[in-house]
Amino acid sequence: MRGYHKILKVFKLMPELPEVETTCRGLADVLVGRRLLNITLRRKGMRIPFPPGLTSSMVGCTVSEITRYAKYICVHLDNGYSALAHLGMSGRMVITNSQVQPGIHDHVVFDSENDVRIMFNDPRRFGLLTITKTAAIGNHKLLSHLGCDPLAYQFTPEFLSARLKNRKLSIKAALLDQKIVSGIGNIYACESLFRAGISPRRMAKSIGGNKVISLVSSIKEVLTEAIKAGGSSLRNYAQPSGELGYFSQNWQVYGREGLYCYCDKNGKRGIKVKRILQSGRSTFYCARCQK
DNA sequence: CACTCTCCCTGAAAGC
DNA sequence: TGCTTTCAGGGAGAGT
Repeated sequence: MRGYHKILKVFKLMPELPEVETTCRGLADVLVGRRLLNITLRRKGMRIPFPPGLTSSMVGCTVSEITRYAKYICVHLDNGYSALAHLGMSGRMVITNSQVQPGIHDHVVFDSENDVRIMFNDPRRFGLLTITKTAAIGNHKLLSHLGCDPLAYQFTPEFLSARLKNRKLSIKAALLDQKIVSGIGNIYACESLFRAGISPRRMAKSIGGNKVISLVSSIKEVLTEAIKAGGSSLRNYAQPSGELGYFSQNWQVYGREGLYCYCDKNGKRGIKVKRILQSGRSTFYCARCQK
């Protein structure tokens, strides 16, 4: 049971790919077509320093589009620049209005037309904000090495199979490797492997044939379902409270260490979810369901 | 090159 | 009760 309650708290904080996608859509709703009137940096930086010219490159510009690149939020402007934001572990984009004053963890405040105020809130400051030329966005240091987005059509069993070939690391570690596939976090790696019935301990190179087909569909399904669940709470975005409305989800294994797996109804067979450490990260799995 | 470990940070919960 | 310690996570970069 140790660690279980802790992790339940982490759920509410941790932005993974679906939360980033949901955040992008929420921001797009209020920012696209709007001019940025003022940006206040309330500290020198977060995980990395804010670059010189960050605010001057954005103020006065109109937001043309907001897209997601793996777990990065890309705010494209009409002057050929794009802001890149990463939410890290505890970041949120709080949508509110100019009546609301920033608090201690609101590191950047963006004010746009129609009295919209976005506050980049991040207690742990693992997030970041920087800016780059839109035309060269894929060449940016932070993005250039990233592998395929798991929701892109290019992410196929053939693609993943090729990337896993000859690799001796665990399949769990492989799913978290940004150079292989970019955007699957710890929760969705665990949940996808559970759904695919694959043990997280298996070597990456041993996942082939039907297993890799099942894994790719499981990843896409789990992420898509989570985005859908998040979409239903989108209307919460613009509420004065600024709450993002992180969706709650019935995780099958993540955070369920020591609890009966759902394959063991009523706990009659005593099959419990296990937690192990892989590359310094918690992995949750069911030894009966996942081979 | 392939892979693992360390570090950054804070707040919640455990430990005393 | 209250102070101190532990620990989680994403991802860059160091270390093996």
